Amino acid sequence: MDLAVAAAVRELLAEVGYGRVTVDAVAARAGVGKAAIYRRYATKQEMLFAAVVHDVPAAPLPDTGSLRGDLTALAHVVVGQLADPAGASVVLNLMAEASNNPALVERFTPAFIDSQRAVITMLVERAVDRGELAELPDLDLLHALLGGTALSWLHTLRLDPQDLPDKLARLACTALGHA
Amino acid sequence: MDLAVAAAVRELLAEVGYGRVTVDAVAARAGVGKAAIYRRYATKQEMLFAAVVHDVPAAPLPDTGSLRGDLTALAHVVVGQLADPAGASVVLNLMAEASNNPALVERFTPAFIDSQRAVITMLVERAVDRGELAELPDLDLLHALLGGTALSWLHTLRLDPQDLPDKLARLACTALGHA
Amino acid sequence: MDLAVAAAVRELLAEVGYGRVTVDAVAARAGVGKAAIYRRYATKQEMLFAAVVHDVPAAPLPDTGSLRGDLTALAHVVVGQLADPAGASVVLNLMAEASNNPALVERFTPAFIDSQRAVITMLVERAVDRGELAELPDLDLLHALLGGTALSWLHTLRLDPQDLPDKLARLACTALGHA
Amino acid sequence: MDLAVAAAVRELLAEVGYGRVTVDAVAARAGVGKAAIYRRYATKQEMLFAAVVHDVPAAPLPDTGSLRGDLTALAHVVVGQLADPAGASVVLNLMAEASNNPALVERFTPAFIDSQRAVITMLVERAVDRGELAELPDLDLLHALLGGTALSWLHTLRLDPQDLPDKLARLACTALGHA
DNA sequence: CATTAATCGAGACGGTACGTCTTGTCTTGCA
DNA sequence: TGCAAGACAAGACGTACCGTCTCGATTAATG
Repeated sequence: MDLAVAAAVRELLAEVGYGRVTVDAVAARAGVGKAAIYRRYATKQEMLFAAVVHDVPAAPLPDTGSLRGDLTALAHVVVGQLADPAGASVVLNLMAEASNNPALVERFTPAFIDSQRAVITMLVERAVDRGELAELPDLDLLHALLGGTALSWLHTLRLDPQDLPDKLARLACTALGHA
Repeated sequence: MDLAVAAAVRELLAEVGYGRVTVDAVAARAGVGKAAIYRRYATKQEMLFAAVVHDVPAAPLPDTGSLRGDLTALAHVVVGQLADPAGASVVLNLMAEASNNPALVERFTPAFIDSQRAVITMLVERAVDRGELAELPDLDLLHALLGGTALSWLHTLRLDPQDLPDKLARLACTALGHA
Repeated sequence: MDLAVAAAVRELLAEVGYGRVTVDAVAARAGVGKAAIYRRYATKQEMLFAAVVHDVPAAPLPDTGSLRGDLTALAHVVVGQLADPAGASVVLNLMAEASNNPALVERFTPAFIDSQRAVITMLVERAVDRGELAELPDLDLLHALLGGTALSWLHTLRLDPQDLPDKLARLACTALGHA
Repeated sequence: MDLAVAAAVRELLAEVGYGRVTVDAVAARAGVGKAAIYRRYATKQEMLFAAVVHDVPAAPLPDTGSLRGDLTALAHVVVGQLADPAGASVVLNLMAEASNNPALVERFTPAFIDSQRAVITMLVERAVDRGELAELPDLDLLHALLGGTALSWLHTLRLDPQDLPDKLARLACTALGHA
């Protein structure tokens, strides 16, 4: 049931975009009554969130052997996710709604933020082990730098995603004081 | 009358939050007919944008005498704007809506993005003139770095804005290859 | 507008029956928003009532020259209205709802009951003038007798309406003590 | 368990009125699963009908020794049943629903109509035996007259039930051509 | 100064989605 | 096995809001 709903949500997001997704349409597509949806999710937003967030733990990053390589790989993933219009739209809309609805944040954080942070932590710890970094840097700042800069580049400035991953990786390296 | 509308918008944003602002409520609060609003703004979003953005070009950045000082001053302004819940909410919601409605971008870019970019350009040009920078860096990346990292820090990670401006300025300096 | 709604209601009553009439369907059929309907009528029932009651003042009864003739004519009208399934359904449903919702009664009475009563009053007054009746009988009882007996015959006992008008007229005459 | 359901129905009818009675509420109140209710009654209406009608055959009419006396006694019973708001509401609502759903009629007729008719038949047969009536009158018309006139008096015209039984008995006597 | 034209506040309108509710069926888990 | 508890699909309800529109009344500009 939850699976049918989540699938319907993702299909509709891809087909019509965040603003046009309708609870009725989701219910119809999933072959489900609206009541069943509202029994699980208090609002449309929670439903969207749950459907989108459920399959985040996508690709574990490989160890490329260097900090620069790892950062480039990570940047590709981040940019890839945010450059996809549907995914980005959901992220942006949920951020926007979270800015008014603190309750959403509680659910956002563990599923989204923490898993991202774990990846970043692992990545810099590997660099420390390799001796590429003298000490652990400010992880929050690195986290914000990677995600925020990509977001802004793609969706505020609306620039070309083409060589953004490389720029981002170089930027992060420089910021970490790494040659 | 634009003033009454803008005032009403800002009051309502503060009172009920972005998602609860209604064109009817704005019209009633401003003592204005809805038609008058739609004569000026094509959509609710444009109205909100205009009302919130109208006084952005308020503070022209002073020349502090050093790149680091200028960046710190700029970071304080950026963080100040984004840390305000109402303003940030509007920015986030407009970004979200823009992600589904490219037409919105056309209207917002000149007023918002271009004026920000002008400030950044001026700032680095001063640094080049001073000899602090050897050449003009990637302005887009710097732009995305400053706005995006602040946005992400404050509204994705929801961390403390306290020493963010200093962190941001240091980050930008390092990224520019400046001591 | 009200006319379009009333027409749509009557069409749908005829097509699908009272229980299947939907506010959405009425709105769609009338080319009208649901809000417009709910601006006029607090509930679906009020809308149905208004649509059905609006054209009651149909046929003024002719003077046939005798009490018996007048009563027969009236009985034909009454039976004719109640034998029509759609009309009867509305009357029955509104009676049923009125039995739980006294507010409906307030609106029912003037439009429906009083106009019926006026006809009956006129009819017996003519009979008194003619000398067919010695004095004014109990009008309420005559009213209840004509409407109620027809209703019960047709919709409780579900008998043939064929010679009901004549039976009714004879019954009423006898009850009035008229040869 | 039928008793618990019937009791719950009657309580709820008294508390909230026909329109607000819910199968879920009945089940909960009766401490019974909904499935158990639908195993016995095909629809909510049948359940209501069964619960309300179950104790109708309560009072067998006594032989008062005269047609007029018998009719008065019967009229008291009829008026008593219809004057009770809850009972009347159910009768009216079931009539209304039956007018759209002929299938309901099949179920209700034997239990309701036929038992009433048996009483009336017995009553006039006694009158014939006594010599008060020369021949058997139109039983259907008498049936419709008694029930319908009472219904209309109480629930269409909404008049006082006070002396209705006497009026009804006198009316029926006159209609039967009995002094 | 008078007349026309534009603009205003007010608010009804068509449309659309929301979240709630109820019905009658189907499932689960306890006795 | 049989029942209570309650999840489920379907679909109507009444509400809220958007963006368009019609209305008089008031103002502005013009002849």
